[in-house]
Amino acid sequence: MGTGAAVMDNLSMRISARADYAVRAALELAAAGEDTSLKAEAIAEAQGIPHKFLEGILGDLRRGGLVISQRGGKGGYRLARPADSIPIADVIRVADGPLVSVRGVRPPDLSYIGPAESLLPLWIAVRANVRKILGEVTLAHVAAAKLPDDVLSLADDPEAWTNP
Amino acid sequence: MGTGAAVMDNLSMRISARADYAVRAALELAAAGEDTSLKAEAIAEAQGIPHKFLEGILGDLRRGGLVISQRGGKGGYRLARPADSIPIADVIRVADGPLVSVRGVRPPDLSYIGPAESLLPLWIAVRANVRKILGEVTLAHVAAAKLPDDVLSLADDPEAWTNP
DNA sequence: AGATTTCCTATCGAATTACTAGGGAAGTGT
DNA sequence: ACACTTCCCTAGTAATTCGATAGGAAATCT
Repeated sequence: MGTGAAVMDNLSMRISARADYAVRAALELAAAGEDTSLKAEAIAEAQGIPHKFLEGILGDLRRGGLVISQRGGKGGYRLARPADSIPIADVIRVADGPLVSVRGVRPPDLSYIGPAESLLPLWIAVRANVRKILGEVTLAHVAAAKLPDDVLSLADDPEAWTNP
Repeated sequence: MGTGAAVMDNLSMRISARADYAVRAALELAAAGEDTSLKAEAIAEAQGIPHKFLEGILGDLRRGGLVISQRGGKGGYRLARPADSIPIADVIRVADGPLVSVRGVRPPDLSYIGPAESLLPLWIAVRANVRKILGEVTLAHVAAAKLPDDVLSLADDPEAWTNP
C-alpha cells in the first residue's frame, strides 16, 4: 500500500485513488488467469484496498466490459478478455470516467488568445504522449513485470526518480 | 472554435485553473519582453482572468523566483529570466505544486505488492515523459507560436484530438 | 501629499474525493 | 425449501480542495 507523505498534490497530472485501485484490482485478476474468479474481499485483502470501496470500482469495470461477475457461493470477478489485450489506459478510463480537462473545460471548447494561442496544441501533445504509454502497456505486461523496452528505458533514467 | 469531438474523454489528466492561469500570465509577460513591466490588472484583462485571483498566482510566481515585482505607480510584474530559459514545467510547478502524483503521493514514495509491483516503474515512466515535454518547451516557444518539432508532431497526429 | 499598485490574510461556497452503511437481488450447496 | 454466500445498488458523510472575493497595509511614483 502507498504509505508516505500526505502532501498536497494535484497538478497537471494526477492518478486518483479510484484509478490506482482499479488497476491494481485488474492486475490481481490478470495474475489469477482469465478463467479464475476472485472475490472482491480477496482482492481487497491482497492489495490493501477498502473492500466496500472496491466493490463500487469493480462495478464500474463490469459496466465498462472489462470484467465479468458472478454472484453466489462460487462467485467473484474475472477478466472479460485476455490480459494482454487490456491496456492500462482502458482500466483507468473506465474507472475514472471522462476526465481530460483544462479548468474543467474540454480542450476543443477552450479559447486561448494572444501569446497563449499555442497552449492548446501543447496540452494535446502532452496528453497524446501519456496515452501512447498507457495505451501500449497491458495488464499482462505489468502483472508479469515485463514492461516494453521503450517504457522501461524512460523509467530507468535516474533523473526520472528525483523530486520535483 | 473547433467543435470537434464533444466528449474529449480519456485518462485522468487535468490542468487546474491555477496552472492554466499561471502559464497564460507568464506568456503575457514573455510577449511583453523581459524588460517591460505589466500590471496585474492588465494581464487579467488581456487573458480574462479574475484579477484578485491572479494576484495570488503572481505572488507564487514571484516567490518561486520566476517573476520580479515592483509596486507603486509605475509598478507591475516582469520575468526574472529570459523567456527562452523558463520551461512551462517550472511555471506549473511553482503555481500548483509537483507535476504528477498518484493518490496524492509522489511516485517514488509508493509501494506496491504482488502483481502490482511493476506499477511504480510505469508511473515513473509516464511522469518522465510528461516532464520531458513540459521541461523542453519554454515560454518563448509558446509565446512565439513555434513549438519544437517533436512536440508539434505529437499534437498533429489527428488521433490525438479524438476520443478514447 | 496623493495616487497607484503590489502584498497579505482571511473567508466562502461549491465541488470533488475517498470512504462507509445497509440492505436487496441473484446464485450455490444441503 | 432453506440457509448461506457474494455481488449489486443507493445514500450519505467527513474532509479536503478549488476557484474566487474582500479589505486593507506596505511600498513607490509624480
